[in-house]
Amino acid sequence: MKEYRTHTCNEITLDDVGKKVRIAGFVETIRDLGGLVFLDIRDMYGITQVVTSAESKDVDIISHIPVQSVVTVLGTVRKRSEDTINLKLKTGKVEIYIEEIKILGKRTKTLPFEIDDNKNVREDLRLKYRYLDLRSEKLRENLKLRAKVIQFLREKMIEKDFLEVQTPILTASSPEGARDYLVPSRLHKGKFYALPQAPQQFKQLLMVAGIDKYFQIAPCFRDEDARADRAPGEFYQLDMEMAYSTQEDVFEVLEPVIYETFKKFSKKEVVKPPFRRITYRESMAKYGTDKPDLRNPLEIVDVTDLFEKIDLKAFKNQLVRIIATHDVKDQPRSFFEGMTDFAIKDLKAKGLAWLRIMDDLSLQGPIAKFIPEDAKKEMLKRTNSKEGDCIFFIAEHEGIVDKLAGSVRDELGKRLGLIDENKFEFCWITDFPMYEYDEKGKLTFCHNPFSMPQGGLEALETKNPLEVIAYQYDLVCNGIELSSGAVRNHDPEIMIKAFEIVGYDRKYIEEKFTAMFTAFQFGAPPHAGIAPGIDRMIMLLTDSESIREVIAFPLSGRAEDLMMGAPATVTQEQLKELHLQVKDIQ
RNA sequence: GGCCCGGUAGUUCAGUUGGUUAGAACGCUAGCCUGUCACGCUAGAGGUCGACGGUUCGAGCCCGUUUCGGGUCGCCA
Repeated sequence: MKEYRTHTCNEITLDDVGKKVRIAGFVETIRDLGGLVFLDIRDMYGITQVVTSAESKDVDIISHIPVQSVVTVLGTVRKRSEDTINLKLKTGKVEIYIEEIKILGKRTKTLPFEIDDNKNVREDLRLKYRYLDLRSEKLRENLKLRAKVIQFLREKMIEKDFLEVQTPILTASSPEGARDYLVPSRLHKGKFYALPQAPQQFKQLLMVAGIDKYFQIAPCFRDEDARADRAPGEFYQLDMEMAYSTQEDVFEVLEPVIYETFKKFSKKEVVKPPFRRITYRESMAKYGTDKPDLRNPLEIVDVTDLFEKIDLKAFKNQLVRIIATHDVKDQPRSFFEGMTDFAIKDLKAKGLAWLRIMDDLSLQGPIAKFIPEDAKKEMLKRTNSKEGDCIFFIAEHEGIVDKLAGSVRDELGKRLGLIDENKFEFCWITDFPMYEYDEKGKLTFCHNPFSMPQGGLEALETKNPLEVIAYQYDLVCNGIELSSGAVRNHDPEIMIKAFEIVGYDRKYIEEKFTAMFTAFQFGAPPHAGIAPGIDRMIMLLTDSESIREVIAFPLSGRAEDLMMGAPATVTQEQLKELHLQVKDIQ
């Protein structure tokens, strides 16, 4: 007989009746009926009920084992009588009559929270005792699903002849993008490694090396603040890059991988490839965002032109957008007022006007009297509206209006219950602009300095920089950005020009991107790639509210490891070795 | 860094207009109970109301400061 267990807690069946078995696990619950005591023993795989009775000398000890202690139970498998079968358990037709129970790890401390799947406990407490939190079924299942998804993705990529390559974790700081995590060097005084924000440059160098198709389940590190769908510190991407490939080639490779993954690991409806393609411009205009939730049927319509001649103070010299919601005539007044409240309080909008379309197609609402007949007709036409519908107005200046309209669209979708929760709607957002102005009015790269401008060198030389479009694309699912990718710029001449436009010369590129710039001068295949976020995929698949639910040991919202106590101070000796001095610590 | 919300028992929360001894549920402890599986029943323990200061005869409640947590914006090539 094995010392700890002969079976797991999910595999004993009627076939084992009469056998002497040993199982091990956590004591989940104890039900003491007085002389008859049931224990649920749980391990990674399931739950088995064990039982003892007054005939056992240990019955009193057994009924007082602290729950969540670790035990091993030796006993005989018994069939349960018909009326005591538990259909909820795979092992519900049997139980083990305890011959011997040994406590392998006694719980001596009070549990900081109850371990169940009702996640109403403060998150910082759960994170501090993450190993206890992970004992819950939900998180355990999330980890299992994560493992399966990663295995599946890996198999799919290998099937498609991609080569998995590990790239360094200790590398050089890169001037573009997010804040780096820095690692001081001991051997090189005053110098630092950086953790990679993504294996971007390495994968491009692999292309130069002749590795046609590369992939990696890659850890990425960014020192930026967290969001519900953004883990602070570190996260994983299915990073990939393909030589001799266009944007379409990338879509063709990734679409079936994503589709099959979501199909296989979720019961929800998954929109079939080819996924819808929406240009950045169209997405901003119609949905007010570059990551639209297409489950929401509402669309934003521009009516600025109609209001140029209308004397309505709030709309004067503003861009005007409308969103038509259909069949809302039964909504109470509080719905409309609630939306206005939301716009003013949460969005800091100046207001949110609305008009109800009555049965005789007359308008009713705060601004109805300002709308002339022809403007009304045109609005109804553009939004395809009819009686019973309602039109919401967003009037703001450029730069804000799209975003605001997008938020109103989201909120309307939510409040009107227009979002189909049982669906995954994918789309590609394409044709991102190459350049934009930053908050100081300086021209910068909009997304990624390594992207190929559409039209190549000629476009850079002849077009207004703001008009230049990059081969840059995002994969979006249900309003979440799953992935960002691009056709890369592999031509040193075009690179120089691209950087020149934002005010950097050849020397800057040579210094900051030495390896890549040099490498491209040895002959680089054209290449393109993308990197879907694995945590986000699993978050979608598990319907999790927070990305932290799908990571074994996540950092807190403020990027702390509350369990291990990181970040932490280090000894003076360690600092000295690293040639560091910490100042102004209270 | 800005804005919003919150901190009351081990956990999740309630706490009226500022007024006697701060409550509930779950958990915990003890007892009863031989077919439970969210077992049931009875009893009990458990509180620096985040901290500091102020107003008041009197503060969990009002005011100020501070701290911690959550969300959001900035940020995230």
